[in-house]
Amino acid sequence: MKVNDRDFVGAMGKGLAVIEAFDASSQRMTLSEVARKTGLTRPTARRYLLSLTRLRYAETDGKHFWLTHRVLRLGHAFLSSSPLPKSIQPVLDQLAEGTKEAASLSTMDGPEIVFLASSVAPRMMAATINVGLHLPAYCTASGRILLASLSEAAIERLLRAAVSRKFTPKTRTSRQELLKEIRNARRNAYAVNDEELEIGVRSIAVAVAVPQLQKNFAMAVSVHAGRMSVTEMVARILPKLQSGKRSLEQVL
Amino acid sequence: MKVNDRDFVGAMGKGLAVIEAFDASSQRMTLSEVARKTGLTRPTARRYLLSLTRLRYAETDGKHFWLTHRVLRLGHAFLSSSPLPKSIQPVLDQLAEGTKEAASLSTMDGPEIVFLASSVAPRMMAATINVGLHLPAYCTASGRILLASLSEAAIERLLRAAVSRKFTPKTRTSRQELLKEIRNARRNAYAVNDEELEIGVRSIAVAVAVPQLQKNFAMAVSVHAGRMSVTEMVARILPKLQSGKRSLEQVL
DNA sequence: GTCATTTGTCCGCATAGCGAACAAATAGGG
DNA sequence: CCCTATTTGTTCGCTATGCGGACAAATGAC
Repeated sequence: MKVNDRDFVGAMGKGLAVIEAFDASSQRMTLSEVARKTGLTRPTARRYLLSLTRLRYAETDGKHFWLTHRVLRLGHAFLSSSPLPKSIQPVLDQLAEGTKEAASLSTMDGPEIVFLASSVAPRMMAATINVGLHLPAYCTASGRILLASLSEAAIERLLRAAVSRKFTPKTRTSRQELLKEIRNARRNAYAVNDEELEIGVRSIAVAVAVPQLQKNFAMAVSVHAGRMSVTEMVARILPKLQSGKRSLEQVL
Repeated sequence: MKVNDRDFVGAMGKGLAVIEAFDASSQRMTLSEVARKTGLTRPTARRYLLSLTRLRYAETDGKHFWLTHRVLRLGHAFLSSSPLPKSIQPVLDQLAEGTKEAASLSTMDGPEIVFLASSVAPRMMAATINVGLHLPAYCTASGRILLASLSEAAIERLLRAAVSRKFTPKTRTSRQELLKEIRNARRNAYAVNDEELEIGVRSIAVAVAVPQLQKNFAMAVSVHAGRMSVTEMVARILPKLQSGKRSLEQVL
């Protein structure tokens, strides 16, 4: 496959950036807001917004623009074309059912993790883990167990790439502390997150290697902090995660 | 807002079409396959695939291309920017828990329905309803209750637009039968689907109007056919759907 | 009401990306 | 196994596309 510099369509990246500009804090935006958020010029942002609107991926009232459910077709294209999310679902469901908590599968995407699948036991007032959600790796259990599988150099690079935001008073942000957490994770073969992302939520994660995809995944359970301590979480959840991991590696 | 024909970026539609070309039956494709499936010329398909690869939305082994989890960012942009999926989730969870079956929310997209949110009670070997999944309206309970809210002319048009495929021996496909089902749905304020999409799955749906969005939605529960008859489904599930509908309309 | 600032639109020009044409790879037939 | 037919992948000249500077309209400040 010979790839030439002329074989790139710049428009694609711009259009996708415009879609990604929308999030919980920017549900409806004027073209100027989109331009600012994406770094595009105003005329450019305008053209892309109008194009998305024409294609029914967005709607407008003449002033503000917002995404439509048609955008879901895109995510669905991945979910239905990728074998992993499908085979993992029963395992996560069982895990969620067995623990009465929220189970998820995620993987590394730059310095962040992405959720590929999740299952919540309906009893919890679920801190809904949305498929496609990106979170910083450094302050999540899943992120730490994924980082633990990388070389020291790669870890350094990714920790530096992420701005270490203090989401809660308990968030670890110093390079020292984070490296220690990651080394612990590597030694124990599990990682934890104790209310570092959100007060009231603790998580525990193990790694799942998928040789066919040459990629690592993290399987995690998030628990309501009021329901168990970190020690209890390790004692009660970890064995279930490990057996889930075994049944998953069986399937794959 | 003045919209000029020059304000459209053709590249956007092509790029998005390339992403949407991937699905369960086409997980990995050569550029020629993508060209055929999208109707683009081969050089064009190539440029878009290479661009997507460069942007990390796709990967390639030099011959085949496939999507990466990065495209989930797009769907997530909608899910996190749209208030509806978030406020509906607890209602669906409660419905799934109360019935021990699968609950979903969907809306009309052309002659199809799209799932915006879902919740499965982990006990069922869930016919996983993926968010973003599109199904023909004519052979789903949700689709029929949504069609029922339209004018006769609009219904005619949408039924004609959809190719009436016989998914199972029980699938209703004639215009006559379908119109009858839809009129029944309108009169009863609920619609059913009795193994017409998949043997072993029955569903029941009610409509939820959201005036702020000027749009109708369908809330449905799908049950394992072995667990209840259509009559039982109406008797046992419909009241729960109706109360879910009330609590949803409260929230909105 | 006037001016300053921000937001939205137009249009001439450069170039990005189109596809006809060519080349390489694969399949089929004797 | 070689030769041919067909399919798949790549190049490159030309032109339509889409860029952004410049202008206009709207909003806000005083």
